[in-house]
Amino acid sequence: MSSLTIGKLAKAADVKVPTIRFYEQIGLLPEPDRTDNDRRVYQEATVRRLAFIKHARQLGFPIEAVRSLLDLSDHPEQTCDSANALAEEQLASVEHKIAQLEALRTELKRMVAAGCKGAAADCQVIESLANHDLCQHDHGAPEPRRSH
Amino acid sequence: MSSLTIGKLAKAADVKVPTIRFYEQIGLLPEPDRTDNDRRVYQEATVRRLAFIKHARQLGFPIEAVRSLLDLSDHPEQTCDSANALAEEQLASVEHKIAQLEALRTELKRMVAAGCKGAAADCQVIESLANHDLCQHDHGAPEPRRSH
DNA sequence: GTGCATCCTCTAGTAGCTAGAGGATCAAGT
DNA sequence: ACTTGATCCTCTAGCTACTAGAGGATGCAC
Repeated sequence: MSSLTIGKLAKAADVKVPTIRFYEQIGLLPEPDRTDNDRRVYQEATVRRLAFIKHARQLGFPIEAVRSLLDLSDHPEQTCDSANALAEEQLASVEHKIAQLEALRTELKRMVAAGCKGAAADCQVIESLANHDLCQHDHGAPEPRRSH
Repeated sequence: MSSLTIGKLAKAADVKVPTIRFYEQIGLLPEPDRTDNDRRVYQEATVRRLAFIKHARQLGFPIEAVRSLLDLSDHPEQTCDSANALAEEQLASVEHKIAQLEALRTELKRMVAAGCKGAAADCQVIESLANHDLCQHDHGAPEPRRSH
């Protein structure tokens, strides 16, 4: 039976080391055994658990949902109604976000297409921002934050 | 010339009061005059500035981009190249997010459709999370966080 | 005058990590 | 044996963009 350092585990599940410690801290991962020198020692099974978490997070499930899903995974005799509910909720959330972002895209495209050459005084981008009435569609508050 | 309390300004621009103080703190809004009792006093023009900020934020521009856009709006004699660049950048960011979310949607739909009636042991939602190989498409890390 | 709304400042909390300080220990190469 | 670099430890702070709350001082209407 092989055991892993935190670094190996991180590589095996393609997750950063501090993230593992963080998951332990919030109770998504159990506290592992330690060596004489306080280093964490993991079993192979933890790779699967961590991969499960990672996958759920990639799909956008919030941590608390992941916690519930893990709990179901740990107790397969329970009914999976809540897993279905969580998945449906997440799907609805994603579709909602897509709809919002598509409205934003429309608006941004219009701004970019109008463009302007020259002074900001005549800039349609600036003008669009100043004058919400120019918007063709409603665009509510999205989830900000750029990926860059 | 009418002047406004922070509460009136908040209502006029449909923004919460603490948000205004926050924008002042980070320098998006200038420090207003104060009454004898230290209460903020705003001019009508601030409503437009705040609406500009709100609109830009709704379109997903990060604060630092808003700062640049405001700066351009304040100095209309400058060229608006950077406004165009920011808008294009934001458009690209939005399109990127849409693409990611559509991949997630596909995956989640598959999970939900497979569903399951009964025990978590046979739940396709749980199984999908445990086994990434079941995914039909790549879905990278999205921007998580549920709206609700 | 009484009570509620609004204002003030300051601090902490939200989500989900990520980065860094400061220090100990391990593993490989010479 | 020694050195060097990688890895480990804990703890704290930072990121985004606000939001909520404590604790207290006014303002405004009846």
